[in-house]
Amino acid sequence: MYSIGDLSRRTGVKIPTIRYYEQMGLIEAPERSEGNQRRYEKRELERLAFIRHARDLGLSIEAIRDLLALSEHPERPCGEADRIANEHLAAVREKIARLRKLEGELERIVARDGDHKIGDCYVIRALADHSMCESEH
Amino acid sequence: MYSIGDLSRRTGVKIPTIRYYEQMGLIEAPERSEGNQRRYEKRELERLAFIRHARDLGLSIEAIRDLLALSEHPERPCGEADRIANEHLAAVREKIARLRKLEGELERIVARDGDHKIGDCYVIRALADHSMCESEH
DNA sequence: GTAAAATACTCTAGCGACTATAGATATGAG
DNA sequence: CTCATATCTATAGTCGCTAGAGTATTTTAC
Repeated sequence: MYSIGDLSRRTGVKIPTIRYYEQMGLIEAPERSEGNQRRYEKRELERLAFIRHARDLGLSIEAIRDLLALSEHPERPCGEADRIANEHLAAVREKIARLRKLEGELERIVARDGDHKIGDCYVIRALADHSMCESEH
Repeated sequence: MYSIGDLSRRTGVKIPTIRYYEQMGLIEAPERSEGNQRRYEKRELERLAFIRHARDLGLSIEAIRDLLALSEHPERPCGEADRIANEHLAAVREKIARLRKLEGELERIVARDGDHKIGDCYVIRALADHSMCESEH
């Protein structure tokens, strides 16, 4: 039996976050002690570790809910789980691509600034004038 | 004189977002028509374009407020604007680095899944067991 | 056995940067 | 003048937590 604090220490998920996941239906409401405190079994520990890992990988609460539901039906085909993971991978790749463009713009802006006055500041001018950009964004 | 809709069409910033920027103090409260509707000058159009551009580049409202304040004092040295741009560049680079790691993990997870049942699904198992990961995250 | 310290409880509000809705009013074209 | 479209304010919702207040319980030390 673990208290919410034990669970938090062992999974690295903060206490209010655990309660939040309960509210969101990612984990079931656990048993309570006589004094109304949450008491967890090992099962919940593993489930929470799964959630933590998936969140670290950037999956949404929604996606995690789906994956958890799937994992409770081991006899069904796993194409759906694949689909969720693949979709997420695509989203991550797109984010990277967009950030690389921004990186490029910012590099150009930063690179050429010397030691002069605002009125003549490349940072300010570059931000004000979109047409100075090299790529679309 | 532009209506808020004109401004929106010309800058690509949605109408409620323009009003939100006004609330946040990024743009001044404009004149009003007899019937209390917002009427903008060209100045506001340019300012909004600046804001839009900076947001696209991922700058926070806070940072943009700073830059706008700076741009209103052209006599001051521009080291401050430089600093903001540089800080932001560092943040973007860090974001990219983290996403690349996630991409790697997700690729590994997705790659090896064939056509089988949830009970034997790599996606699910990999998420449940952090030790299957190659790098820290 | 009791007091103090640590932990947990619920409830509410806040973050950032919007987005959506409802219900009322204004504007512009025909 | 009518009617469609545009705009107004105010409020609440989004996501995924996080923080705080005020109260209650559990654990530890003596």
